[in-house]
Amino acid sequence: MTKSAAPYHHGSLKDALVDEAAAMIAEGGVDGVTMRAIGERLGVSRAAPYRHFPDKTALIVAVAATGFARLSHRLRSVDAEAAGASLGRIRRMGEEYIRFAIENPAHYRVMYGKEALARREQPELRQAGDAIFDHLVDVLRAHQRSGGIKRQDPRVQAYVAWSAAHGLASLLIEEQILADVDVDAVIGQTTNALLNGLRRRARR
Amino acid sequence: MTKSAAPYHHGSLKDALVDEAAAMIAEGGVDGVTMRAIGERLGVSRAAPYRHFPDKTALIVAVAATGFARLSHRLRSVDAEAAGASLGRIRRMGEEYIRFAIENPAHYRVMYGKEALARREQPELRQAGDAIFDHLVDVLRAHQRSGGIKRQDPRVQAYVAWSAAHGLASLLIEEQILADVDVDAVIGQTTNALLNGLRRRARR
DNA sequence: TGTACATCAGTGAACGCGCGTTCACTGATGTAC
DNA sequence: TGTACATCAGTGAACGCGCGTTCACTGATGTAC
Repeated sequence: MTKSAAPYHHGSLKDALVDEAAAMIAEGGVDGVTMRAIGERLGVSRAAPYRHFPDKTALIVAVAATGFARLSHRLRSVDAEAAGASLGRIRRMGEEYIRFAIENPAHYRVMYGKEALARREQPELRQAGDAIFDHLVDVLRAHQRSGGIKRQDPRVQAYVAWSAAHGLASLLIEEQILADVDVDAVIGQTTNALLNGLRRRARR
Repeated sequence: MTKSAAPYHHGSLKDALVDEAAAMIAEGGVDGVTMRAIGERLGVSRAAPYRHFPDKTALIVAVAATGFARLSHRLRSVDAEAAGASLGRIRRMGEEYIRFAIENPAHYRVMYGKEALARREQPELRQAGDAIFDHLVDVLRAHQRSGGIKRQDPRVQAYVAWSAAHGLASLLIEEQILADVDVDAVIGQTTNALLNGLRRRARR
């Protein structure tokens, strides 16, 4: 009863909608998000969300876009800390990607996972995804020049690395990895395997 | 006009429903499968599918179960060819898993991918998935004894290997890997990376 | 071999539900003068 | 500082659609005798 009679204007409904949509995705996937329920959960009418998003797809796109922004920010932080071309930088990128997914499962799902929209049809998201991938390719190319990893189509290497990180992120998020297993060991070894696959001296 | 006036009884509607459901999943995901459309596509009434499956979930479960049976069969074939404990056997298993996914994308999706059902709630599917995973663990355990790979919790190793294969399979199926890239190279290197992560002498 | 009957695989019309979305509206806010 | 007015964020009721599913039914098939 401390709230002073809900104000007519919410104040920051747009942001609240994106957060709530993410929470609902985490609970029941994109199908678990209904435009009716989301308004009501925020103490607002069913029609209110339409003041901020033209339709449901736009709302989900906003969740994905928020996710891409966060992931991109985190990967840039790794660059800032570990600039240069040490292999540790690649390991850090892989770990950061996986940890982002664990910490933001709903966002990850709509970005890359089981609830992902047809990204091809959402220029905003396609661009964000491409930027992250291209950055990885650039990092790998730099490491080829300055040593450490095999000279080879860096896009192939990027896909190999992405596969390992994405696969583990997906299994963790979808809870296919049993709780009694040492998750940090799996993460560490996955990034190791990923590095071993890139390393110049790895046997073929 | 060669068909002699559609017979009242379809003859093998149950199998046809499972195949058609898989085709529809490939086109538009599980949401693209409607009980109304599937009957009509097979030249049968909307209600006919209910003679063979109690509800839509049961039909999708049947698609997944068919997929598990096929994958299991393929992996057993690898065992038959490459029995014993050579590392090549593990590589072959990884490749076979990935190729199964590429060749049966709809099945893969409902087994492990973006359209997967809550497997925990479908004992039939959980058991089939567990059997495949347990087999991988057994193979890894055998390779630890007879040399070749590191002595370590084989379940951790299984998850690492599964992550790489699942990640690549997912990216390929969801068409996130661009067509102008050498897919076989990516597959080959992913399985290599996976092996390097397991191999006894790999640096840590 | 013929017949009665149980059983099974189909039909086609209808029901009811939940959802996204729209509409005419009202209350709050910001701003030009 | 007050006032008129445009604009924006909300309301609440309703619409229409597509879907899963059910129901009473009919045609085909298999089998006991």
